[in-house]
Amino acid sequence: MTRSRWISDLHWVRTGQQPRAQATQEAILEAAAWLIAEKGVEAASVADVAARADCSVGSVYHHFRDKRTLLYAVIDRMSEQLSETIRDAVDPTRWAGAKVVDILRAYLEFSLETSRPRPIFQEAGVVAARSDARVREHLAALRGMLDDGLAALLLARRDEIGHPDPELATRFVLDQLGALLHVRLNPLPIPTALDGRPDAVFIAEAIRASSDYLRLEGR
Amino acid sequence: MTRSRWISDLHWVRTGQQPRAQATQEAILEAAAWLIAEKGVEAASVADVAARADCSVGSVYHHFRDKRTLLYAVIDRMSEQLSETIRDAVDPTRWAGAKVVDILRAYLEFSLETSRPRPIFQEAGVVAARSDARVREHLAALRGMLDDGLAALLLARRDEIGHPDPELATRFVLDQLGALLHVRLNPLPIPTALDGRPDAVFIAEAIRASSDYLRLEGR
DNA sequence: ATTATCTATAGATCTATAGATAATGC
DNA sequence: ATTATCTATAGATCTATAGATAATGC
Repeated sequence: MTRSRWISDLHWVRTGQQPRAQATQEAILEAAAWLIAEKGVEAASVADVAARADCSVGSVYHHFRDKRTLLYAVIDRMSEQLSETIRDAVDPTRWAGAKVVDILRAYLEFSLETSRPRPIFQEAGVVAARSDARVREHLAALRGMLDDGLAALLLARRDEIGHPDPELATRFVLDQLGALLHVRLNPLPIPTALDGRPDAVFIAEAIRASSDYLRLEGR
Repeated sequence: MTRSRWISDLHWVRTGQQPRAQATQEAILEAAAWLIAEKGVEAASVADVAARADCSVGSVYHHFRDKRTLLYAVIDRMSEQLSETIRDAVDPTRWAGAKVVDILRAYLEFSLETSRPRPIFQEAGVVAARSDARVREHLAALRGMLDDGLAALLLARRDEIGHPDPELATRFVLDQLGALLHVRLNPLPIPTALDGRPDAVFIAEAIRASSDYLRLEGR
């Protein structure tokens, strides 16, 4: 048994010493991510993943203990990328001189741009979280990082906010934008009225709604 | 071959003449609905459904052509109930004398009350819609009924609305509330900040946000 | 006589492993 | 000598059907 990286006690991912091994591992993860997005976790078989990664089923199991571990690894990989991005985005020094609307606009634009080509996270996350508390906590922590970071940025500008309860209002606005983004990015079988409108209209109205609600000064 | 009801060319459901048969069919549908909600469509096996409905696997297949047909029947059953409710709710005569905020409040309260104990629809709908255009259209029509109905109610009160573009604003408000409800009712693995707050707070802030955005007179 | 139900099982996947073969690094 | 890959297959589900048995309605 070689050394391995432990996502949890039971779910190890082999750490390939050889560059070749790392490449296959990467290919497997990428293939799994896309297949999960396309067909759902359960419909994406290990054989499918192997075929798409251009390797054998045996190879997949050489690298990942079992199918669930592969799923965890996919989530792990994406959430690491995401967490880095978030940490970067909510850094206060980046936002010196910005107003509340600037922050909201950047949040919306950025979310639309980065998440659109990768609708994977949601599906994988929902399935994994359904049966595993650790994944739930992990994803909750990510969400918390984003929410807390944005809330701090907004509350640092509380003199702009006319709403009587700025703490509550800030949380609510973030929830509202989060919900709007979620629905826009993960189209339901039941499309919404605004689905057809361009991003620009969506963003404009979302910001207008937020600033009205927050009662931003000088609008 | 007995007479049957056709959901589509390939997916028939047997129409039981005997009361006993109708009872089993009902039990199967109910069992399927709950199991789908709990475990997801694919994880809920026909054997599971049969066990929960307290009948045999053979019986399930006596009533429903195949597993997919059963899924369609579950969706069909729920959407029929839903469509009746919607038709009733958006009837203009019910709302004589009501103001915009009354309508919005009723929409929110009603959605929270009725959907909370039945989180089935979403999961079943998403899976079925993924692979079947007819289901997509069907669900889209339902959504359209609700959206159009509510939009008509609001636009009939356009003198209350101060937003420069009432048509757009109406649609956007409905999207916004729909998204908020969706996220609140189908908790993501990533919980939102407002998930912990009571319904009353949620409703109050949602209405405040909507009326600010619409610029309802006399607030 | 017809309709509904059950039992038992064939056939199709799909996960995971064992064992053989090929490629790398020392 | 070790690490990575492949092929082939065992074992576990799960869908769907065939055929026997039980319950209903005329």
